[in-house]
Amino acid sequence: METSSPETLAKAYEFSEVEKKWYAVWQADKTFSAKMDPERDSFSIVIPPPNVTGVLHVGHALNNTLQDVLIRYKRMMGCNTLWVPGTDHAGIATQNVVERQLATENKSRHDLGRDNFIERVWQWREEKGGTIINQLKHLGCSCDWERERFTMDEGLSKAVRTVFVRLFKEGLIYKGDYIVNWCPRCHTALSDDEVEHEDKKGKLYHIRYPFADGSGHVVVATTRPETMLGDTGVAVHPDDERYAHLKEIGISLPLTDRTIPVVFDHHVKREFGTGALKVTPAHDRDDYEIGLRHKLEIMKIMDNSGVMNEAAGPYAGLDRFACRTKIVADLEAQGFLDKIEDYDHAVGNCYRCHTVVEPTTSLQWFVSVRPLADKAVAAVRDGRINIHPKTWDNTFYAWMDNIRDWCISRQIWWGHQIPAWTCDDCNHLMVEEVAPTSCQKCQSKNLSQESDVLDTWFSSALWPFSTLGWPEQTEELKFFYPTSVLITSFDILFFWVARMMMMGLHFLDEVPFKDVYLHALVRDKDGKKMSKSTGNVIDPLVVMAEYGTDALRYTMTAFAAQGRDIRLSEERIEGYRHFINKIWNAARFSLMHIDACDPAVTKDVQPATMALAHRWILSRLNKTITEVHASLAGFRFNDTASALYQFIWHEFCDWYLEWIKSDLYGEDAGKKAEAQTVLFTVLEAIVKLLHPIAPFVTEEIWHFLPGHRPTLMTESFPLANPAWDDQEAEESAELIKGVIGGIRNIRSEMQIHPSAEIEAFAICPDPLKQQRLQTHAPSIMGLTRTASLDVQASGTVPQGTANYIFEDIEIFVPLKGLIDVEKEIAKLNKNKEKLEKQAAQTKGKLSNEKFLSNAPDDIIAKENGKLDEFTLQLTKIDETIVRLQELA
RNA sequence: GGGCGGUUAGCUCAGCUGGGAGAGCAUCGGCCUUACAAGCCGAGGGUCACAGGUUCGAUCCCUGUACCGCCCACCA
Repeated sequence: METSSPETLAKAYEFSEVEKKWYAVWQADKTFSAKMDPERDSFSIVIPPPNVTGVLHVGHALNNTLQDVLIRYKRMMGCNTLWVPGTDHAGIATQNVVERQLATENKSRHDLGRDNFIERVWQWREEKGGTIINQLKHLGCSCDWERERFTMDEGLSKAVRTVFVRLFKEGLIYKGDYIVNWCPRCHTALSDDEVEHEDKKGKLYHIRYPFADGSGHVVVATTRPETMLGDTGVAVHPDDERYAHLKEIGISLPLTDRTIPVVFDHHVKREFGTGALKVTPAHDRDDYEIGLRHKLEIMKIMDNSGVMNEAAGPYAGLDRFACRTKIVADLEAQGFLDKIEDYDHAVGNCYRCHTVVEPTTSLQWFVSVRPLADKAVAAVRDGRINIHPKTWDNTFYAWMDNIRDWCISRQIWWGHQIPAWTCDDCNHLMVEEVAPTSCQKCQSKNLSQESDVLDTWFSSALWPFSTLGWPEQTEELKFFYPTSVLITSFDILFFWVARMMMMGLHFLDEVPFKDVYLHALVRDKDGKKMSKSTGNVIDPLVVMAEYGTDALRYTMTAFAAQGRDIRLSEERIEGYRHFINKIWNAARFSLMHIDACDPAVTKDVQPATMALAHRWILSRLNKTITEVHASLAGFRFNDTASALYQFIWHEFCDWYLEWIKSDLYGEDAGKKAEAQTVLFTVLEAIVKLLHPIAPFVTEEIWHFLPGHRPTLMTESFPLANPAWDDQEAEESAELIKGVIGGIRNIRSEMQIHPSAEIEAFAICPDPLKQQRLQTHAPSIMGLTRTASLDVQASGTVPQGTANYIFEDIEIFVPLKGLIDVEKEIAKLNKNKEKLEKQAAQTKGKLSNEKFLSNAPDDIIAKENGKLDEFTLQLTKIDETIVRLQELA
């Protein structure tokens, strides 16, 4: 198919068509499909399933790029790789979307009824649920799409039921009337971590509660005065002498005809306010617990929508906030209001709709998490699971220590309906995987299933094994579980990651993943969270369209430094687009010269006999390969990206390609063949090394390489070859690059036109260096447009030259015209100042006895070398200054 | 109230286990040198937040301070 000749490489990389073309080919050829070859290692990742309602945002882009980098790398390393894709049914979010859709038709879900509504959600999912999956494909993700799962699909639902029933029978799931976080808008309970606390400016109301015998009053403070209607007690500290006498008297609750008791509880802080606390067990978590301890009545005063109920007496029917206003007015009017203060405090909001959450008692299902959490903690402690970066360990432990039972029931329709049935006749509760047909106790056929559904996180907690077929003992499960690594954002460490650990350890007796890599949150360039309302969102889809997918992926990888938020800026993305284009052009140039190159020959590169440029680039390539492996193993993605960037642009392009041009364009067939061979070898290695980060441009280039096979995706990833390490070549190359830098500097400073030919001289006292320079003089001349280069061990500097000092080598270029003596002297003086400073510093160290006796020998030798060099350079500078002054 | 992270060039950030401060962008000067002007060559720019301590030696380790950010928490 690739009959194209190298000449057909366009002048600039056109990503759009290339991306479409190769993704389609990869999919058609099933190169993403997992294979279970027992001879090879497995490497598996389960995707953090995006919400089915989701649209790809920059966080997804980061998360999935990193996963794809690892998957592609491991695939090329010969592993059986599996990346399981899928989406989450996202209970509340999805229900909201469909309800909004219904609202446009002036309908509510109640108009449809439960079954029809759920039908409607599935229909929505059918039509719109594939959006984010297609966007992941656009991003180049090499997921095994044949194994795409959905948390509500049949297999996963079965896993959910199995887990629920087993936990129930083990006594780890229970149903009870407890205080929960209630969203009055979503009409559902929320788990603790679905509540977001936000600091708000509020008021602290101080209310006088009269003693029942009329002998006085106590002042209590509250931020929610309407809850006083549900007060069933006042609590004070047991050791608080101020209130000891109230034990027998009681409190007459304002605006009501009730008398409530005073209880004594250690929870009360004596120093806060007056040391008296109003207790509303039905609408406050602490109060609830105080109430339990003292057997106080639980009096609910609001309904599920946050509207006051009959228990609120005359206030019934008022919204909770309207009621607050009225209560305050009434208290004021009747003289019960002591004072109102401004008060900043945290208010809990529903994480979905941001409605203020109302703590309230309600009949809910809970998981006893303590025994499960202990297993997860143990796995992290003993290293069966490694969290990266490690700094999260402590946060993880702290959270797990304080974990409370997990409220798993939600009063919505979209989700896994709880597999529990109650007998309408005898009230017997049955929890079963398969719906029972009659009551196990009284044989009645009148059974009602629990109407609540499970928290979405309940099903995603099973994701690493439910997607592999559990509870069936599938081949996949045996082969790919535990998965290799989980890559996700730290903000769902507790929502999701911890719960996967608990469930995996409990049900499979094995960790769900060996490594957890937590990446940062992507923020805007000012460090603000991206949000649609502030308009600071960088849309990855727009970025891909404008800069190309590879540029986006490279940016994400380069930014993925551990332990820090990412501030994304468009300028950086643009920079990486330039890099992708640079690669393209380097390949374009290379392919103009290596089309005749026989790949069979190039497999066995023997650098030992080759010219310096080749030995040098191969040695540098080797170091780069080593760093790529090491950094990926340590999840240092940014280091991988920068090592490749540095090598490709600043070593391969800037130096190597320029260096070998003379051979490629020259007459010497031997030299030319050698250059072609190495150029091919390095270019091939580069496209392979880059492929995990930038899959599209590399695949495209690959297909222009001689002898290429069908896809780069399954080529073997480069390994370091110790035979290519060449210290001598690296030293020589550094020397030559330094001298070239010197000559170029003179050219630039003296404003010699780049095309003008010059002559150059060098005085180099070190015999080894001198020999190297003489050997490689042609290279230096070629790269600096110098007609001649004369290297001497010593000698006098002719008049009328500009000079430059590199290490112990003095380089000078005779100038035809006059040089600007003043300018030259100024430049030298500046240089001299710097050197003197450095020399003084080094001298100081070397005259310090303690340094000499304590520092390791190699450091001392290094300092001595430095001092020699500084001294020599200073001498030369002084000589030059004198010479210039004579000239003036 | 606890816990965590940050403070390095004008901007955005690297800097792994302590041994002469780096990148990208931006800036200045010179180049359309037949891979690339999305480029090439050269240059300038930093008391590594502050104060102590450990060490022969600290951007790096320890203590404290100041700002900035995040997370957790039942002071009504």
